[in-house]
Amino acid sequence: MGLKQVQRQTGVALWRQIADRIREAISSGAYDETGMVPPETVLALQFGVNRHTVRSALAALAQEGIVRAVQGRGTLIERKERLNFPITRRTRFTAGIGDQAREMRGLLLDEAKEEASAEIARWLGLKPGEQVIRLETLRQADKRPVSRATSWFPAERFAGIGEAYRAGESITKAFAELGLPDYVRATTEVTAAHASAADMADLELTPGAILLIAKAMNTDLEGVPVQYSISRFAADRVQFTIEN
Amino acid sequence: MGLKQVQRQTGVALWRQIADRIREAISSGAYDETGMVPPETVLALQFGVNRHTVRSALAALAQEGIVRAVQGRGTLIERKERLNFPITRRTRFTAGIGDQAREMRGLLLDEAKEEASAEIARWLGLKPGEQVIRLETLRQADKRPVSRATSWFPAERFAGIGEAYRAGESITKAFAELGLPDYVRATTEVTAAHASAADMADLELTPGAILLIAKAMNTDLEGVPVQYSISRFAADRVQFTIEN
DNA sequence: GACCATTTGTCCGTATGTATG
DNA sequence: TCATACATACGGACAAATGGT
Repeated sequence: MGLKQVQRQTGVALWRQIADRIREAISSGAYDETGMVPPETVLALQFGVNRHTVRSALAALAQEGIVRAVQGRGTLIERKERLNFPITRRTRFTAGIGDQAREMRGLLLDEAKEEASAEIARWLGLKPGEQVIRLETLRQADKRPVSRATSWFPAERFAGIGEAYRAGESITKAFAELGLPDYVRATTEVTAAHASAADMADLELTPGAILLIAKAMNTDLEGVPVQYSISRFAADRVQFTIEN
Repeated sequence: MGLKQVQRQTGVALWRQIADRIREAISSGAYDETGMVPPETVLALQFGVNRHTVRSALAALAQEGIVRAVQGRGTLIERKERLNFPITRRTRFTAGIGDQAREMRGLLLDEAKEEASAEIARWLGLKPGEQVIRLETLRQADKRPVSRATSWFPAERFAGIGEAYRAGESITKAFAELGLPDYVRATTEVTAAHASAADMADLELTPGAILLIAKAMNTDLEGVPVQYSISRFAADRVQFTIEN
């Protein structure tokens, strides 16, 4: 253990590689016994780098609010949660969290009526060019940003969904408000990618950060598509679970 | 579009950020019309950097075999596939690929008999310390590495599974060989993270590359756990699909 | 209080990598 | 290819804070 875990001259600074590994180790529970990160000198030895380089990594993690350094004592772990999102036929953002967070919120960032692109039309079972409503939303757990989603809805059937979402702060409540009491998740596609500059800002991420991307289609109980969405989750804050 | 897509002084070199974005643009089909990447000067303008910096990014992509620069013509796209893996109750690596690739192979890198850790024992329904067999495998599609997996099996029930896997090049065939004709996927946990140095080497990735990680548990038809595995997929080569 | 080992914080200088023009 | 500016990484030395004896 602890040999050549990081690589040089690859376009990714050593301190960033080390920060990513320590963040992973924290969220995987590697330091649960002490609640602290090992001393800088120990980490430097483990990663085969200078202590200064480790300090840069820890400074970045402190900036993210994950650790807090205390002179004379060590570097304490402040946060280590990773929210679990079950992906099932009844997937709901808020309910899925359950008791993992106290306060769940969905904020409406933007709303627009537009013509469906070929891809959106295909997913919603519309003809390209038909009107759809697009919602840009930000979801938070205990005031911490968790995901940025772009959702499309058939405009005719769900007129006013933006206002309903803003009021209820959830898709489920907005649907209910518009006369759709229940819906189901039909398909989900999962990929991963680097965060765009815009998503980095909204999700309070740093460059090099990873997104888990879920492209999802929901239907009503008759199987008619009601929503297509592309959700970008901060990968170090969540995991998906699929139960078969 | 095209403004401030990359950030400075973040521990990730601009040329690497740009290489990552172009790689994703290619695999998402953004340049399908021409089959080429835009000219270096155009990219430099789009990303707001010097042409030298774009050249560094394209050189890295050429090194990966994704693009090929031709003097006087431009930079041609050599490869852009993204394999789809359905995650269902009957998830199988080889069959899941279907017609997306011609040749599917599973290579056995290492085999070991060891005592189950607390986590492995929990997943396999064993007592910690009971014997398990661990297989390290590399899966390829058309000779291109797709995923690195670490799998654990109850040692008593599946003695000799390493040899069976080496011969059949698939878990399904190895199970059949050992008298288990059928099995089902019980749960799958999906996360994303940066690649370790070892996975980078096996999957022919570059630093900063992203892994889609699937922790999966398979059972026999009676619901008895037969396999727990942690598979790391090159995120820019695959996507997962969940059908509900 | 004094003393100690441990750990983080700060400063110096130097070499190399990254990015621009 | 050259020159320039800044970020990254290293090595060493010492200061400051903490928790113990």
